[in-house]
Amino acid sequence: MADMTEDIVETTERGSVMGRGTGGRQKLIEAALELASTTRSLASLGLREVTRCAGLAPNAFYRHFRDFDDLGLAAVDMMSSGLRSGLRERRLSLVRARKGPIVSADGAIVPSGREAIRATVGLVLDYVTEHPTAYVVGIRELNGSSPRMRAAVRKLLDDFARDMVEDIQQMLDAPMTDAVSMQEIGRQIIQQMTFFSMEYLEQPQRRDEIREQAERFILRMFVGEMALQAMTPKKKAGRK
Amino acid sequence: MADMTEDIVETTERGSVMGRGTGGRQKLIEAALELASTTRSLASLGLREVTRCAGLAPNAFYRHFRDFDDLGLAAVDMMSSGLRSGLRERRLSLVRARKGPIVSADGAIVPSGREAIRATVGLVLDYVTEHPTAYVVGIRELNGSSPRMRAAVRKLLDDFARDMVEDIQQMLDAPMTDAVSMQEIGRQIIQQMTFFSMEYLEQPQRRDEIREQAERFILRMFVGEMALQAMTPKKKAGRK
DNA sequence: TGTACATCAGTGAACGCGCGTTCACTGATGTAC
DNA sequence: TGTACATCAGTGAACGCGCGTTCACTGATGTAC
Repeated sequence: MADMTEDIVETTERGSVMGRGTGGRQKLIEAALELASTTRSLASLGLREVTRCAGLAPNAFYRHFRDFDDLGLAAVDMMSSGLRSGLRERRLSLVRARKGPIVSADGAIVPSGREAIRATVGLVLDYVTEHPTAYVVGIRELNGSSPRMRAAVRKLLDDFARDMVEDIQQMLDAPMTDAVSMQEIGRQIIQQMTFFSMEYLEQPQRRDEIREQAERFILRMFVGEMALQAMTPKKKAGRK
Repeated sequence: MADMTEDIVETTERGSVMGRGTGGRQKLIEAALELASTTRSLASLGLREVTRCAGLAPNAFYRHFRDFDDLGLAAVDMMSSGLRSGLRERRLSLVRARKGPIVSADGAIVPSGREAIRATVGLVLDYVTEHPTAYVVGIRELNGSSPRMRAAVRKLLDDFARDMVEDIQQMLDAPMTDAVSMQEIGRQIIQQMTFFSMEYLEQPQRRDEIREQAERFILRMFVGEMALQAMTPKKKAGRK
């Protein structure tokens, strides 16, 4: 682990066009994520512990961050831009590939709709397994001790949800339901995905089962919303 | 806060049939929950910090626990019996009060079914607000650092789900869907309730809205499952 | 092009403090005879 | 019923250690003239 960290760091330093400037900051964030994901929560890390893992003198910490909250927020910022655009990019290829309803007018599931859900779930879970450190720390801090941190992670999840809903809307010929409900459903799907993601990372032998559960969950949400719309059409006009 | 803790402790000591035996242990668990809920995760607490809050000498800790994991598990045990039976008890009065379908044969929501969901959600959220400390710590440790702790909290949530499903089945004339799916839905509802609960505690001014969101979520899950059953009846026989 | 200066990431030494843990002890309660 | 002993929660003093933080310093890079 220590070796790996040093390797990454050296690459970053040589590869970077800028001077030695951002090396230390990057190193500290990576060290903190590394330690937090394998050992504990960000709040329980020690300053000396992190700087040691990053290969710096203890007081170097103060060159880059005022305190640990500061480092945490910087880490979320880093994740935010990386994860969000990464996920979006992959999903765009999905959107381009297909266009059509998930559930037809009479309430039946269109096979290609089911396929789209399957592909989306796979995409998210694959992305999670490629960036386990960031995910684990993020999910942990979601209910963690620092209010600023929680707010930042929640905002990130909400952004994910917004992205997802936007992409779904583009895939559909006609809107499935009103915008407010769609946003609500999107948030709930993303929230549930945090549970699926953790299970997926922790129990590799159950991965197929978890994938299927996630797919069923999303299907249930969409079909349920459509059915609710069908039986109480007034509600749609009522809210908004 | 300190007063409250002392009050509880004194009551326990006087009320208990046993000698002074369990007083200290109880005090330590309560102090740890108190500190963890307002300040940080259990893992980041200090031994001296907890004993100080409990009004004991630092070394008294070792009389009751080997380490912090030990204390954490004991705390979950305590919550487990208390919360589970408390919730169950309240829900039983609901079950007794009504019996009937939530969604009728043609897929429409029975008004009294909607009312049952509303009552259940209210009951859970009320219970959460009455025991915020235990809930916050539990939810925090759900994705926390200690694997044993995570397992214990997850088991607790699964027990909640099992209880809930059992109660729902009793309220229904006929099973809504097969037992496996019902269990899956139950778990997902409980998981989603952790999010609703945290929001409910943190944002008192949005409580009505959160309540309604939770109700809609559950309704969507149930209606969605019924609709899925209706369009692919083979699935029911296929799984199990 | 060279020179002087500012900036900035990083260092080593030192500080006082609170930490987890140990030890031998106390005093109350429970138990055997 | 009394006596001797075991158990057990809790204490005070002491330990060595690692912690967060400060200080004055270095040496490389960027910038102005």
